[in-house]
Order: sequence, then structure tokens, then C-alpha cells
Amino acid sequence: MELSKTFDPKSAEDHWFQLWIDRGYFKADAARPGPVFSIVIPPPNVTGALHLGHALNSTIHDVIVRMRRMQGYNTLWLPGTDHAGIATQNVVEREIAKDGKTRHDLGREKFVDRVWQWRETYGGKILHQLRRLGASCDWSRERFTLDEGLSRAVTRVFVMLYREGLIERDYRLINWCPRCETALSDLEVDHKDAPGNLWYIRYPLSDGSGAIVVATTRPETLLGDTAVAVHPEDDRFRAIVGKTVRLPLMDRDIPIVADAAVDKEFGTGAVKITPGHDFNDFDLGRRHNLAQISVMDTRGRMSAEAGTYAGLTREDCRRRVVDDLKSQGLLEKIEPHQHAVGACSRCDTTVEPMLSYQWFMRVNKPGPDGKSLAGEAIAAVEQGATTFHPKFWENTYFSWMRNLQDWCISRQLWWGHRIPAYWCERCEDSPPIVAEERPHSCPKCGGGDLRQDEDVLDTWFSSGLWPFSTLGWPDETVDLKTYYPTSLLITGFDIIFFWVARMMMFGIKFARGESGDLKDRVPFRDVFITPLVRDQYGKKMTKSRGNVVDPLDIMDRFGTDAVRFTLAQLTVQGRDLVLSEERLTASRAFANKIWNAARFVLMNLEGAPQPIPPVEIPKLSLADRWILSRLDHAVRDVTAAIDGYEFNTAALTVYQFIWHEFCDWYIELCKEPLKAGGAGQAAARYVLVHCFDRMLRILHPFMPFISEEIWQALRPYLSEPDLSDHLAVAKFPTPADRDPLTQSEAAAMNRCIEATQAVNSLRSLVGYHPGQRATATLRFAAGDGDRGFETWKGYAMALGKVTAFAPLGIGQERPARVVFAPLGWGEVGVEAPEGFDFEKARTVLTRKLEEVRGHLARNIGRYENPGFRAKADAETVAEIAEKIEDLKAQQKLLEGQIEQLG
RNA sequence: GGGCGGUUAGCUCAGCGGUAGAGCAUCGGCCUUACAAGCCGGGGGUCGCAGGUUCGAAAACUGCACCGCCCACCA
Repeated sequence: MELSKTFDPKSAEDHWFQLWIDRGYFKADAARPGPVFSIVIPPPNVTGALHLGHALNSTIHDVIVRMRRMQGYNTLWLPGTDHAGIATQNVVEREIAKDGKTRHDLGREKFVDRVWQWRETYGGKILHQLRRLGASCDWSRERFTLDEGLSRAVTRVFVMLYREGLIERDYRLINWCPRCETALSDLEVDHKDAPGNLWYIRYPLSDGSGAIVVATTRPETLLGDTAVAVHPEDDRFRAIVGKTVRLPLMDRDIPIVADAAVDKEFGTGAVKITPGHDFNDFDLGRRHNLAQISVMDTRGRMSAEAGTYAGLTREDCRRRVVDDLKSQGLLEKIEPHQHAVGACSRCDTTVEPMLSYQWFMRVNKPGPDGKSLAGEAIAAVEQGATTFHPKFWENTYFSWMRNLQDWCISRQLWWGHRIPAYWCERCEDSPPIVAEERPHSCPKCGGGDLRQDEDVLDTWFSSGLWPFSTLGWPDETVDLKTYYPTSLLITGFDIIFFWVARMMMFGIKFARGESGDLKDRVPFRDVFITPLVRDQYGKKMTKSRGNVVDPLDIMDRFGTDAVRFTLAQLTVQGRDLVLSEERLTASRAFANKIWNAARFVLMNLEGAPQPIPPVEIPKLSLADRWILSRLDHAVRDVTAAIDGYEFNTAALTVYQFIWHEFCDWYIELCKEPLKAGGAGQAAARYVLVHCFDRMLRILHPFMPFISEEIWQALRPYLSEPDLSDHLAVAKFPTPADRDPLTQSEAAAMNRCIEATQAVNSLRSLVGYHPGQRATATLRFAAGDGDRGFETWKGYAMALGKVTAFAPLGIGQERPARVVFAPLGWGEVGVEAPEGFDFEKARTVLTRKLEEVRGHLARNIGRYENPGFRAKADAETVAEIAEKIEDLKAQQKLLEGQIEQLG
């Protein structure tokens, strides 16, 4: 089989991916024996389109999944999407807005139908894009957080938590988005510093004996004030604590209370208290039994409680309140003041703390065993049942977990899992019935008029169950037994709180029942936190910056393999990733290099037997055994690097081996034996094919398409006892038990490489063109012997374009017209052509001499330091002594070489 | 206000206690029949600053500066 002149990524990608799927290579079967490697995809939003973050995340997934599959693991990579409650609802709302409609025009049922319709048509596009990347998911297991099975898991978990008292409904102050008209969790609020003012407002004492001035950033909330608070040890106010003030504009008397939470230094030391619209005030209000007044409605307009201000927006109300205070002479002064304003993370509208009934998950509430959801999730990481990579992310996880508040899980949306709580329309004030199935009648009054709670759950509630709900929970399925806990979670740091932390809590609690070791209950053993992808200027990619790189676009331009390789190569633990076209170009060049190497090999296999008969190690040449040895090193290093999530190291190792060892040296060295025919040719053919095969196997996780394409061409020549049909399921190599190269042979090859490079360097210095032949000589340092010179002489001659390579005896004079260069173990010389200016050589050698002298001086200085010899270990001291000898020898050689030139 | 990460060649980054590395870019020479998306060779860094620890620090410690990020209810 012959390969075309250039590699065509597009056709290879389509062809092989389809074939892998058709063959069912990515399907996982729990009944299969062997060690298990399982991983669930972080489900992208159904609304999503593939961006570079996904491309990176999926590349990393696929690299490790493909390696594990090839290593013989029972491998599962489970794909799916998230219904993404608020995000998806917003998308569809925007769509119907084009027809001038709101969701309220459609009504709940029709609107939800519409969202499902949208999802059928446009949703999940992202999963198709993932296929283009080569993602080797088990596509037959695709799940959706709102599908039937997962919804059942959601309901079950909710009911179980409710019955344990870990979910409760309560009237509290929560974050409210007046535009989305829903509650938000603390995490869904972005705090941004914004310029504002501090308004100083005078509150007259009710008894007319004066006034107290408070400072506030939100004057409009004055309408809901139910107290003024001061610090209990503030002498300025001691006398008036317990009195009441007349609340301006509202003409209500409210008390002055003392509370240690008040900062004496801030503002006037007195603060107005609005429990209905401020979290601090809410807490303080509870301590002092203050009334809670909500002066706004769900859309952020002033409510009837705001009296004459009812109906105004928050903003208009503020202006009116300030004006009115001013006209009544109650506004002392206005100071500019920076303060944090909370914004809805979805729509950027300023959130409003609102009093309302919501459902909360009591993450810190201890159970009968004294353990809380958060506590267990913390313990699991502390005990190493789950480990983060890089490790420092554990600090982030801990610091959040340890300060975790109750999680507000209800949303006033329509798209999501409806809360399984039912209200009897007849029994007023009776608690809801929480059950998996809709009850037929009210257990209290027997009436059948039951209404399900209108709220849906936070979208992260169902995502939190993902690692086990997708495996069949609550049923005790074989999948669940086999694949849970999953081996690894790969995700971005931005959802450690939203998702990772919640999966930990849910997984530990439910996936495996309540007993057992934490390490069997956690949702994943390892967490790999991916870097953030930045543009070539190191900026975060955002739509507003317009610097978003579309992965599909660069896949079209550079080939999917090149994109994958680039991303893997840039994935350094604990650091952001900067993508540039130069990198992509380099990776494409790498693919091209591999392609051409394959063409060379196949060209030289013409007429060779299929399969190629193996040749025993002892019958191989030094170069043959050297490349086999290097291959083993590469295999070992790549495996270790991927095992340790060092994807950059892994990619670099493959790159180095293929390009700079296999192509630069081995291919060049085997050209002669290939041409010569006979046993040498047979051996070279065998080693070429064998190395290429192994090389493609370690390349495959990074560049699945080109590797499969080449491997298919090579396959007829392979003589494996259990040869797979395709590389995607071929065995990942393991290094040979014994190094095919002895230590002295390895040393000989290193000398060969050094000598060849020195010859080439000299050739360049004296001005030979690559085509021109030269004669060379070399001399080994005294007492060093020639150490197998004859075994590698031919290689150096071939790659150094040398016609005669004669050794020089220890005592022999250097021949005239030959320019020498020192090596660590001797010197190499190349004869200069006619008319060469030896002055040039002297300049180069002199510079080198200075360098050597510098090193020498430093080392001697170190060696003569009495402290060094006294305190450093003997081995190091001996090493330095040796180094000094080497450097001295080099210095002597250089001096001789320079002197001879003069 | 707390915390985390970063600062090494023009760029992007490895190295993390014993002579400063890679890729790309750059310069010189080559179309040497696998590959010009290539080959051979060269230049380029007082490893952010300061201090201490050590025989020895780019690396470990302390402080500082700058960049980036996360968390936080001072009204």
C-alpha cells in the first residue's frame, strides 16, 4: 500500500471515526473482565457550541481514555448534556421574543414543550462537534440531565434528603434576580465593585430629644427599615439605646438597638437596619426579633409596603427618596463610595436580596452519625479518597467547603426538574407532601385537589448526581457496580464549587448506600483541573473581546490531529494555556514529518515479505538496537507522563523520539543497509516496521487519525501474534524487560552522535556545502581507548559526509590544514578546503576556550573551597574533581588547536 | 480584607539544590530522490528585586514589587 504524497486530514478524520464507531470500539461493557477505567464527561450545556475550553478538555479526556483502552482497561467514557435550566430557558425566551411573546403568553406547559422542541432541533449540537475532535466516547450511552432515568434519580435524592431533614422549605432572605424572576444561589451572584454614594440621613428621635445620623449606600431601602443599630460599647450612643426614632418618610417608630456586628469606625457608627433587603440586617434582625418588611416585588418594583412610592422602580425610588429627604432637610451629606454590587451571573441584572419561601439543602446539618454532607465531602479529600491535580486546588475546595452555607436549590423557572412536593388546596397551612409519585389524595383531609410545587431545582442539583445517575442509580445496576467510583474527573477550575463540590456531597451520600469506605463512595478518585485557554496575547477568550478562536475553524485549517497535539503539548499543570497559530503550524509540520517518514518506510518495504520476519536482537546492528532502546525509553516516559497527568511532557516525549531520534538518526542510518540488501536490509526493515508500529501506538492517543491511517498501511508487515484490526484498539506498548543496548554501547552511540555533530559543525565552519565530502580525523583522550570506534565510525561518516575518518594516535602531531574541535573525550578534526581563512577558526576556538576557562575557574574555586570538600558528599566531590580534569584536558586541547592554527 | 497562581532566551513555556533547556521566531549555508510543512550549522538569558540559609540557590526560606485569578454582607 502506498501513501499519497501528502496527508489529507479531512478524509482520514471522517473515514476512521465512522469506522471506529461502526466497529463499536468505544462501547463499554460492564461484563468485560479486566481493570476498569471510567470517566463521565462534564456535560456541556445543551445550548452550547464547541469552544476551545471544550476542545482542550475533550482532548485531555481522549488522550487518557485512548491510552487506557489500548492498555486493556475496561474503559468507559460516558457522554451527555446538561439541560442548563436558566441558560436554556433564556435562549428560548429570546427566541419567542422575536414574535413579540413572553413565556407567560404561552403558559407553562406550552413553553416547556417549546424548550423540548428547541432541544430536539438545536440542542446537543456540541456533541456532534465533539465527534469531529475524535472523542472516543461510548456514544450509545449518551445521557441528558432531564431524561427519564436521571429525573428519577433527582426525585429520589430530593425525597430522601427531605425525609432526613436535609432539605427544608423556609422563609429566608435570598438572592433574587428581578429580571429572571427567580432565586439564585450565592454562587450565581457576581460581586463587582461599583462607584456609588454614602448618603448620610438624619433619623429624629421619637421623643424629640435630637436625632441620629446613619450612613447608607441604599437610601431606598429606608422604606423597609425596622431599626437603627449601634455598637454596644459606643459611648456616643449609649444613652439612646432602647429609645426609638421616627423613620423618615414613613412616619413609623423604630427602635435603636445595640449589636456588636456594627462597626464603630464606619460612617457615623450608626446603621439603619432593613432585614427585608440586606443579609447582615436580616441576621441582626433575627437576633433582635425585628420585623421583616419587603418593600419590593418580584420584578424589583416598589410594593405596596413602600407606601406612596409603590410602583416605582428601585432606581426611580432611590432618586425620589433622596429628593424627599433633601427637601425635608434630613439629608446631612453625600459622599462618593465604592462598594460591591451583586449581579445575576446570567443576565448581569443587579440582584435584590428578597424575602421568600425557598427550598434549602442543609449541607452542614449533622445526621444521626454526626456527619454532614459538607463534612464528609471535606473528609474525603483530606483522607485522599479523592485527589486533585494540581494539588493546590484542594485548598480552593477546602476553603469553600468549610464556609459553605445552606444551598438554595429552588428556582422560579419553568425549565428543569419540578420539585416533588404537593400541596393540598383545601388544607391551609399544612406542610407539603413530598413524594416520588404524585399522591392521589391529601392524607390529612382526603381531598384529591393537590397542586405540585411550582418551583424547579437548580440545574446543578441534577448535575451533582451525574456520576451515578448516568450509571443507572437508584437501581443497583451492573454498570454502577463496575464503573462507580469513576476513575477521573477532568474539568475547569471555574466549576469546582458549582459542580465538583456538589458531586462529592451527593456521590458520597447516595451512590453506594451510606456505609463503606469513603474511597468507594466518592464519585471519582482523581480530579484533573484543566488550564484556562488564552489567546496569543495571553488574554482570556471572550465574545466581547472578539478573540475567540473557533476550534472547528482551526481543525479545518490545521487538521484535528494538529489541534489535539497542540493542546496536549500546552497543557501544563497549574498554568494557563496560551494558544498561537505558530504552535498549530508546528504541530501540523510534525504530522507532515510523520507522514513522510511513513512514506520512506513503505517505499523501502516494496517487495518485502508480509509480514516481515522478526530478527533476533543479537543479529541487529548497533543502530538497530540503539533505536529500539530509545523507543523503550520513550514508551516508558510517555506512559509515566500520562499517568501523572503531565500531558506536555508526554507530547514532547513523543515528538522528540519521532523527530529527533527516529527520523534524524535512525532513518538516516538505515539508508545504507536498506540499499545494500541482504541480512542488513532485512534487519533494518524489521526494525523500521517494529519501531514505527510502536511509535504510532504511543502517538495514537494524541493524533488518532494520522496514526490510524499510517498504521493501516503498515499493518500487513506486522507480525504480532494477536494483531488488532485497528490501531484504536491495538495494545499500548510496554518497554522490553531488558534494554537491547548495553551501557558501553549506549556510550558508543552517544559518542557517535557527538562526533557527528562536531564534524558537521566544523564542516559548516570551514565552509563545506552539504553535498561536499570531507575527510576527518579524531583522537581519543589518553587512557580512554577507542571504545568501539569501529562500530560507529560508519554512522558518523555517513551522517557527517566524510570519505575518510582516520584516528590519530596519542602522540601524533595534528596534521596541517585540519581544524579541530574538542570533545569531552577527545577531539575531532576536519580538513579545511583550499583558501580557508584559519583566522575564522581561531576566533571560534578562542571563544570556546574562554568558555572552558570560565567553567574551569568556577569549578576549581568550588573544589578549593575547604567547606565544599568537608561538607559535600564524597560522590559529588569526586564528580567535581573529574569534571576539573575533563575541563583541563579540553583546555589543553583547545590551546594546542589554537596554537597550531597560528 | 483574606487566599491562590505566575514572573527563566524576542514569544510560549519546561527545569525546581550541583557546568542554564525545548518549540517557535531570528541569522548563515543547502532543493543531499521520505519530508523546503525539510536538512545542517550559529547567535541569543547577570533565571522580577532584596535579604538571609547552604560548601553551593534559577530552584528551598523571608520580605518586596508587578501581572492574573478566586473568595469575602463593613452599612
